[in-house]
Amino acid sequence: MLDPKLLREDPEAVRASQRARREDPGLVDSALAADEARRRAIASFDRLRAEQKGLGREVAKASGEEKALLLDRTKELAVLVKAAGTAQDEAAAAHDGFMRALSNIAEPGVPEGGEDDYAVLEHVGGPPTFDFEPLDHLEIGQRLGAIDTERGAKVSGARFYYLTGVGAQLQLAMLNLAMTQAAEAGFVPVVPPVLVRPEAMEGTGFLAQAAENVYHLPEEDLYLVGTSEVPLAAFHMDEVLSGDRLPLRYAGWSTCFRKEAGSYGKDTRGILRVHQFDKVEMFSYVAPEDAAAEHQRLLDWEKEMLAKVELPYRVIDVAAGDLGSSAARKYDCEAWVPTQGRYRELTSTSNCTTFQARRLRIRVKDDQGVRPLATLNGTLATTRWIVAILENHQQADGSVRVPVALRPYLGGREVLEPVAS
RNA sequence: GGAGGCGUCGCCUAGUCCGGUCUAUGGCGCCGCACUGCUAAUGCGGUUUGGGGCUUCAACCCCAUCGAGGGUUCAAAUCCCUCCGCCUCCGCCA
Repeated sequence: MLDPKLLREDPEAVRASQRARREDPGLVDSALAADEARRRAIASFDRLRAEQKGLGREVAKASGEEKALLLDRTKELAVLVKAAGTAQDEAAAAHDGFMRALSNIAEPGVPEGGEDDYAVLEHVGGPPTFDFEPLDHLEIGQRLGAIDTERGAKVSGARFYYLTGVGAQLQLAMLNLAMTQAAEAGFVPVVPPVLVRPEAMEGTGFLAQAAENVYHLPEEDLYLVGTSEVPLAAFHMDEVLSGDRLPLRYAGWSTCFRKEAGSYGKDTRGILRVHQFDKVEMFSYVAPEDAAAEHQRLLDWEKEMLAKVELPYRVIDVAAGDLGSSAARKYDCEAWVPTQGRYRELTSTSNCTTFQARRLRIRVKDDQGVRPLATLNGTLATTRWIVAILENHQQADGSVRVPVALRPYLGGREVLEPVAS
């Protein structure tokens, strides 16, 4: 949620951001009007309530005829107070509705426009050249005995899979490498719950824009998280953190669940787009003024991890219209996928500034008082990385070279060899 | 799943049975000031969070906040209902 004060003081900045995001700038005026109405309702309620309290004290002290008289007056007043209270609640709810509909302000410099309007910031490494016809990740995975999508479909349906043998080991190795890197960088390792309450889902903003991608258990009213960002952000929900604890950094390892609604027919082959995958996610709580710098650090940690698995990739600055409602800026690292001849997202890091913290009521207490802090998140490794690793490191004989940094996590293995089927 | 107990402004705690000077008690911790050669001790003051008013800022004033939300009442920490959480016992079971 945006800061109502900021909206009041600089509505033009919010309008400009709404336009850059291709969202309705008219919301700004509705929100401002609702804010004004809310404040009027509050003032009116407070005045009546003060009067009622004053009378109440007199009633307590009085007795007999005097008391009866006072009671008559206070009964009338009670009706007015009740009405004013209702008016206040309604005005606040209306205001809240508009405030929640407003997206975060895009950081200056974010490219305007939609999905295809990203800016490429840099390329790291070049696409590999093969003196043979490269296979796609599923083909390789099947030869290695690493990926089984047929049985995944048999048991659970489309977009489910089994990782078997070296596939399972490769995933564990990669996620372990990520957790180790994060822990060395000072992140607190976390294995969070993957079923969360509506509050947590709602507070992180996933019930608004991404609702159709979220699994829900109606009987318990619990949601399966699509990323550990949700439980990591909600970890400090309703807390006031002491300033000297910041920055607070957590690295969450969790399974993630996504319905992938609206992606029918897209990326149906292999494990590029699946309903369930594992991920190591970085999450930072920092002072608002440190958010942009932390965002760069998260990006650097992602690049460090990509370098360890020796993948060619590019970094893009995601356009305003593709940010999602809580991010002020988002950088994606996209790895080269040889058989697709294009770059695919492997990591995504978002600076949510104080937007998410305001919804979750997470604040910092320091010499500047009590105020919402900034939250940021970034991917460190996911199941999808296996796609890029298998394809980029494949060799003519169908084997796959193991990146040096991963070898200690795979028992020193340098090559993954095909198995007899 | 069944039965019972509990939840108070950082921590502990009084208050809840029997609604009204509760405008929430006391202690600890913390902050400020005083005293002191320094430390300790002592004394005085302050110390939830959110919102509104006023305002250059600060100070100040007002409203809400006793796990959350509803209800009863002129009036709710206190009575009633629902929910959440914690604890104890019983049952069942990976």
